[in-house]
Amino acid sequence: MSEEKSLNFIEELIENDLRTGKYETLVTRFPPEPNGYLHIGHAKAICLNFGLTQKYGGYTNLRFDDTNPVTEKTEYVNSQQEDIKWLGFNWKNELYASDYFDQLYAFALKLITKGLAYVDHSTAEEIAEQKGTPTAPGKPSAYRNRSIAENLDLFARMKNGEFGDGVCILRAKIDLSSPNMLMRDPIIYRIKHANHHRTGNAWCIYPMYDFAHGQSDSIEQITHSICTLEYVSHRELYDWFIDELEIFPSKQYEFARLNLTYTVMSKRKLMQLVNENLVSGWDDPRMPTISGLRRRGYSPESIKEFCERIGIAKRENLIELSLLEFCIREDLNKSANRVMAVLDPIKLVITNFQTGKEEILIGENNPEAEDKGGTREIPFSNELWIEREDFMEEPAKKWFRLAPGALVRLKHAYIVKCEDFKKDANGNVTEIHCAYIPESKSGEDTSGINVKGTIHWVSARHAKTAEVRLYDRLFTVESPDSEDGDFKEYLNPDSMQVIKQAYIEPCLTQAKQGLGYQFIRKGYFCVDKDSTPEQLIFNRTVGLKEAWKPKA
RNA sequence: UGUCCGAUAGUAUAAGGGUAGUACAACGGUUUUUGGUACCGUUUGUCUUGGUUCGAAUCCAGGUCGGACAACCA
Repeated sequence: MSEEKSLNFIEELIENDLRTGKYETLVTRFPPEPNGYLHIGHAKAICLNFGLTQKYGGYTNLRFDDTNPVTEKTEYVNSQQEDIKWLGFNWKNELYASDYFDQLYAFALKLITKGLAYVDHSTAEEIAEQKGTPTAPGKPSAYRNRSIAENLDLFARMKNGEFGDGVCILRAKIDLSSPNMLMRDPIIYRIKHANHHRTGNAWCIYPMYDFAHGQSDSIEQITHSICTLEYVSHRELYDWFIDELEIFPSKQYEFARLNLTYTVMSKRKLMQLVNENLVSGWDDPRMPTISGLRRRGYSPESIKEFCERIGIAKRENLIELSLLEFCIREDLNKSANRVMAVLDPIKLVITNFQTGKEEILIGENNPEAEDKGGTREIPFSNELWIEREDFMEEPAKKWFRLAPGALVRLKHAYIVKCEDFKKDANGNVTEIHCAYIPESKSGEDTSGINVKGTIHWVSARHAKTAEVRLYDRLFTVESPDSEDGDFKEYLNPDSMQVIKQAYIEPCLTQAKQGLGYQFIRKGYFCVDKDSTPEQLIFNRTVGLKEAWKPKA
């Protein structure tokens, strides 16, 4: 009996193609347009394309689909490469659609020569008008029957810069009554006198997506060109160009793009958040970008695991954020060292522990690790910071923490009993007084006392401080895309909470960027990229799963 | 109201004519020096109507619902 994981529909296709000998080597590609930062949806496509060739052999190219000079920048090329590498994938060839501009131009000439393309001087409005509607056929342009010679001449003059932007375009001559609007003489070249991030001013005509993508696939002998569902209707055109150009028959397959709850995924919307300063940048830890997730503390493994778990299918989907959070918790639970930090401090005084005395306690770093992650020294004294929420003057039902007369264990230290507390004029608790039980020392407890609750703490005298940033979902609704009105109306005003001065264990001043830490009982945190030794900054990656909530 | 794609628990994803399974979520329990982790358990599902068949989530037909497509964007 086989325990093999079942195949998704693309894997089935590929296994079949390989088995029947249709292809000997699998070749895929990841083809981003360098006009923004990559997000978790791209990660799904990256994992798919690279994962397939890792599994079945062959290779994957990275190809930048840079056919629109006005939106593309080298900054984006660089960030996209960095993100793919960070995820742990290596491309075989680094390619650019702009590498093929000469070849693509020759393809266009071939089409013209076959009488299958013409230069159209209609305006954009006229072309839209003539296009018809899904239920009514289109009408031919006045320029549709220009001679091959005239088209050749005009197209050469387009290339030579004799016309301004928008004066004319090159269209494929296909079928004006096709039920597929894309087949109604699609535009394949337009004039743009603009500087291209790689070809500079060498060209003033640029191919449209449909006249670049399939041909680029074909040039690279991509066997399986995998894209998202919105390109389904492009497939007919994709195949038409390959047929007419008589070039390598790459095949296009489509899968459903990723949607995640409580965020947006389109580059256009993410760019809006950046441009309108609603987030701090593409790598804001609240963004669903790969760089944002990285800064938030997500590991490449957790993202790949997530992509593995969501699967590949053709049905529209909206994945719950909780699955992504599960993936990073699962990873960090095994790898993150445990430390103590107090985010909302209140003073706890141990009345029977000598003032000025210091005791060094030993704590294991990670109970989940094979070797327990080693140990560290934790200073203890008579004045500690503990979490304000760990004390209740009038304890709720099933309250395991501190309350007048209650006993609780201080993690890695002693059991204490609350004997008294002080309040200010406003009735806020300002100080808690406890007695500690010397025989209850962690690891050598002979007190015989059992307590339900264990709380974290930091010695006030030894504590260091840090800024801590707590993040929550970026939007208040599951699917901002499908709500009425502007998606920005649904931004969560409390998506970031900054704690200017939290108290942390001394060892945390040595915290390394790129490593995850668990602040015991508070969640997983990482060092922010803006952190300095003078001003430490931690980001909360994700909270711990919370199983208990006090009942009102 | 055209063409195409899709529809299985709350969310995803399997079952390829023969026991509807898995994960996350939710809920309950055991363990625990993190109300974490681990472990155990529970709840919840084949869009609809017909047909073919001994037998249908699966094949066929009609319907319903959702999505994509009419940029000189990709």
